[in-house]
Amino acid sequence: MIFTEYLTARKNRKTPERFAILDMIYSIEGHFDIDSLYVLMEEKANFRVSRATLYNTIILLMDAHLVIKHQFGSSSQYEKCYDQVTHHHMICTQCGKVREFQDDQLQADIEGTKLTKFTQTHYSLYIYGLCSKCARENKKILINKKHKNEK
Amino acid sequence: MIFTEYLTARKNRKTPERFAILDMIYSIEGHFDIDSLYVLMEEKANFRVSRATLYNTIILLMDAHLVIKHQFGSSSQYEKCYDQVTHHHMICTQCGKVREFQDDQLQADIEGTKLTKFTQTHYSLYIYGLCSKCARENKKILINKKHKNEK
DNA sequence: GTCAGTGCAAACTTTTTGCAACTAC
DNA sequence: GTAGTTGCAAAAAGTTTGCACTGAC
Repeated sequence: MIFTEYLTARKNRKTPERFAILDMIYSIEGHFDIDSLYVLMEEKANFRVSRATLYNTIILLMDAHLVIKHQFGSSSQYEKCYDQVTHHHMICTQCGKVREFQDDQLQADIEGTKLTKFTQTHYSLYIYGLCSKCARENKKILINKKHKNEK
Repeated sequence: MIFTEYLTARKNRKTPERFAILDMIYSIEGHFDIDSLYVLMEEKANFRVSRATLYNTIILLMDAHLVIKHQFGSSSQYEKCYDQVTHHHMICTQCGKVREFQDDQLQADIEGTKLTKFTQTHYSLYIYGLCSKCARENKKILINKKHKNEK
């Protein structure tokens, strides 16, 4: 297992906490933040760890390329990334909802970009805009305003 | 001026603070965070504003598409974006340094992506990896370790 | 047995909020 | 005059840190 090898190589200890956290993370689909991971660990895995340990472990997992970090919204969001299909993110600037999508061509374009003096390991693409729901609501508000002004 | 029109359209007030902040931001090349903006406002523009006002105004400016927000590192980074050339970001995962680059083809590829139920307004591309300096240092450390082990 | 790793609480940083005072309209 | 804005200070939210204790090796 990659994490075991990683810990051995770095002469880090293989604590039960670390493996329990890794297991929990890999059972989660999609994004999560430290707080929801903390709650999940306790409720689903029945394993109490401190938040400090979660932060520590997450850093190791990012280093081992097993987890990636996103920073939309106020708190950092994390996501498993080993053996996952690369995806891109659409973020609604109004309601904050994040949707993922795949696009092999786009992925190839980005990964194929030649960079000087830089070795690419991974990337994040965030596309901002309005989801259909918010776009619809904006239109409604606009119409209401117009009516008001016309009175 | 766009900001004036924007404020008028939203029936917001045209306060001196707002214009002083906008001017300051447009005199800054590259990224800045709220704290350095706060210091700059006082030192360069000789204009005291509270942090709360900076946060409030930045939100307006983002809404007006005059400023965009990035979230690498611990504090949010902002950047003017009107009439600017779109660029992408290379972020070194070791030293945290951010470098910008341009790539018209890549930009066209991303902006041309067809999205369902989503209206794209702008995007951010962050490419993570190692800058040449950190890559060189890593190699050195590796060689040193090898020497030690061979002793 | 040793020292990396953990839990806890306190500290710290960044951002948000409530409220009184101010001012653009 | 009256809301929308501002400044201030307090609070909230997220993350880091110091220290004593624990347990992997």
